[in-house]
Amino acid sequence: MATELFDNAKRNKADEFYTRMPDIEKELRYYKDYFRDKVILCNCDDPYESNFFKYFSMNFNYLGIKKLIATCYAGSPVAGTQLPLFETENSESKTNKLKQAYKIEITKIEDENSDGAFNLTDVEYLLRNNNNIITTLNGNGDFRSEECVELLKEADIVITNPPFSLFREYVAQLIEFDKKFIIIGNTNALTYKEIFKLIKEDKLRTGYTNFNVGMYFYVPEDWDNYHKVEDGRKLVRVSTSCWFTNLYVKKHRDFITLYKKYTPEEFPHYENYDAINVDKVSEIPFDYDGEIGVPITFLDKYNPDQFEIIALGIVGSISFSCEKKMEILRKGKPTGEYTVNAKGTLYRKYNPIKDTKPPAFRDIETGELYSSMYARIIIKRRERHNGN
DNA sequence: CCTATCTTTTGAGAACACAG
DNA sequence: CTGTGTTCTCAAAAGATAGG
Repeated sequence: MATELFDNAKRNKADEFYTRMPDIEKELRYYKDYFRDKVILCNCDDPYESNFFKYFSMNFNYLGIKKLIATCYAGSPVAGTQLPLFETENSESKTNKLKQAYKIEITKIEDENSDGAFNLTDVEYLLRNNNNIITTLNGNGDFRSEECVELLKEADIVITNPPFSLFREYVAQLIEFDKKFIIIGNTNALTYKEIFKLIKEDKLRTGYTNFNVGMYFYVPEDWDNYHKVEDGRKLVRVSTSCWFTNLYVKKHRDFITLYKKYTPEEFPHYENYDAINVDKVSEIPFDYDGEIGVPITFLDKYNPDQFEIIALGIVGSISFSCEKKMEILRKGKPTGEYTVNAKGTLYRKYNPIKDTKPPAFRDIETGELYSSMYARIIIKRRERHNGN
């Protein structure tokens, strides 16, 4: 059973990350107009810990939200918050686990405690004093469970930080039910076949927050490899985290300014595929009409009207035209290991003057040295538009 | 159908380079 | 030096293939 993945013992510890409020505010402010009269679902989250829930409950009236639904799975870590309504498995431990999955449904929220102001205490008041706002779920709160799918069907837009380890499945479900979404994922996910396909078809794009800003996330108390502490809580920097959405994002309608002129010297062809190599997105030549290999960071600036995405520059996505037997080098030194397709990557001739890294392969017959390229996106410039 | 062996894919990351 | 943004490692795990 797939749901077994969500059982305590089997769940990936790394799925217990919480997003910081500044990161949420920074991204979501661009979609404000979209939230009006919408049903918003924040799943895979503990509402008592989640800043997503806090953001939408606090801004419920300001944004004009129709309904806010949040779900929390059993086994969710409860870092420091006092839970008024649900007991945890072990009250002695610093990292409590929630025993019972539940959901919260808010359709109206006002100055609940009549103190003249609207803030988080009103949200808490509402939760404490209305037993129909919080209700227990029958199952463990897994986003794939029947009752959670019912909640998904009701939603207009899903906003959360899903478990990275289940990212593929999570996105597949959102697509299956044709939902709008704004979620956090790993930039490595861009190279997943299924995710890349969605980007290529312009059904998915990166969000407003710039790529690779290195978001910090709260981790459980007993987490060892943390990078800094803020307000007594451990944080981990994930340098490859970014927002994914299928909503309109302005930067993907802006044209990338191109200023470089193509020269064969500066933009060498790959040995195993008919495309030129470009190391920086800003250096894509404006006058080259063939296929171009660019770094993955391109996808954060990609405008479908300016470029066409051909494929991922890795084995399985394109066919390599050259299969030399080469020795694999490690830090430029022989290893005695061989490969015929450069471990499935694009490669070009080693340039002893410009390259700062040692070569990765050596042709066993000719002795020619080659550098392998980090995952590239193969693109092609579209026909020039008037005035472009 | 199972096991041994070879091949491909993966990363809630790691390691840089660079600006200030 | 630190903070920030970009490029890239490598070994484990999963998948594919071959042989009995």
